[in-house]
Amino acid sequence: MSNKNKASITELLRASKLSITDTRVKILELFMNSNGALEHSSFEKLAGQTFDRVTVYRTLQTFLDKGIIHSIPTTDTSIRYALCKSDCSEHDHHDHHVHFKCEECGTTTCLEDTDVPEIHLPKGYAMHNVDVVVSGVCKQCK
Amino acid sequence: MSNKNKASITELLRASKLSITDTRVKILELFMNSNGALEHSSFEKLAGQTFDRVTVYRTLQTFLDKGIIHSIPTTDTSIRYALCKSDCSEHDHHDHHVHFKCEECGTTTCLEDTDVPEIHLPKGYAMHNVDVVVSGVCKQCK
DNA sequence: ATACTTATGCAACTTTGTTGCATAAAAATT
DNA sequence: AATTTTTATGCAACAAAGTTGCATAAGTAT
Repeated sequence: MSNKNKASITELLRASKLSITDTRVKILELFMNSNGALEHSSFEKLAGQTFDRVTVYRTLQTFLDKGIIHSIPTTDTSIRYALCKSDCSEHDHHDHHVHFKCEECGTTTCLEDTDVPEIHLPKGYAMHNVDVVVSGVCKQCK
Repeated sequence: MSNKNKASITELLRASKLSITDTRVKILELFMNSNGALEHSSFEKLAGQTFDRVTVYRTLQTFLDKGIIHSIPTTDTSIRYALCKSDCSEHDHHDHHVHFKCEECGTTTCLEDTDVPEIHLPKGYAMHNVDVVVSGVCKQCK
C-alpha cells in the first residue's frame, strides 16, 4: 500500500466525518488492494490480521450508511461489497455500472464502463435504484 | 385453493419427475397464493402449518434444480424465490423479466411485462444470465 | 493533559443453514 | 392389493452467520 493511498483513505474517512481508526483504514486497504467485490467472511481471513466479527459488521454498515461502499445483490446468502466511485454520496447513492459474477473463479467485479440500461417500469411504479448482476465467465477464466 | 390449481400442481410435479408429496404441494400452493416472491422464513410461518426447516431447504433446492422456481438476488441476507413461467426448463433457465422490490411494503414481485434490456459486456466476457432488480415504491404503496 | 465522545472486543445469544440417520410415505413391481 | 424398492421427511446435533449489551480502549476536542 502506497503512501498516496494511505493518505486518500484518511481523506475519505475525514470527508465522511468518521474518526480514523485502525480497523477502518485496514478494511479500506483491503478494498483498494482487491480487484473484486468482497464478501463479509473475507475480512476476517485476509491480511494475516484478525478482525472481530462484530467490528467488521459495524464497520461495513457504517461505510454503507456513508456511501463509501455499496452492496451487490447475490442469489447465495452472502452479500458482497465494493468501493463506491466518486459520484456516490451519502444521500444520493446509486451505481451506474453493471456487476459481473464469474461462475468459474467466483469473483464479482464492477464493470465500470458498462452502463446500466434504461428500464421502463409499468405505470404507477417509482424507481429509486437499479441493480444489474450478470453471471457468466470472465476475461481471465476464458 | 381451487381444484384446478391443485390439479395443475400435481401435473407440474409429475412433469418434473418429482413424487407428489404433501410438503411439495403445500409449498407450491403458497407460491401460487402469494403475489410476491417468498423468502425462506415465510414457509415456516405461513398457513397455520409448520414445516420442518430442513424439509423446506431441501424442497426449495429441488424446485430450483428442476427449474420450477427461480431465486431473486437481494442485498440483504435472505434469498427470495418465485415461481418460474413456462419458458423455463431444467437446463435452460433464465428469467426474462425484471424484479421489483418495494421499499415501503418490502414485497418483491416479478414484472412479467418488463423485459430485461440487452447488456453489452466488454470483450472477453461470456454472459449466461442477467438479473435486474429495481427498488422503489410499488403501485399499491404510492 | 484532561474530559468527552466514539469505536472496539468480549460474552452470550439468536437466527440461519447443514449433515447423518432412522422412519415414513410414495412409486414401482409382482 | 400386497410387497419391495425408492425417495422424502423429521429429528438431533452441529456449524456458521448475524445481533445486542456492556466494559474498555482509542480517537477527538477542550
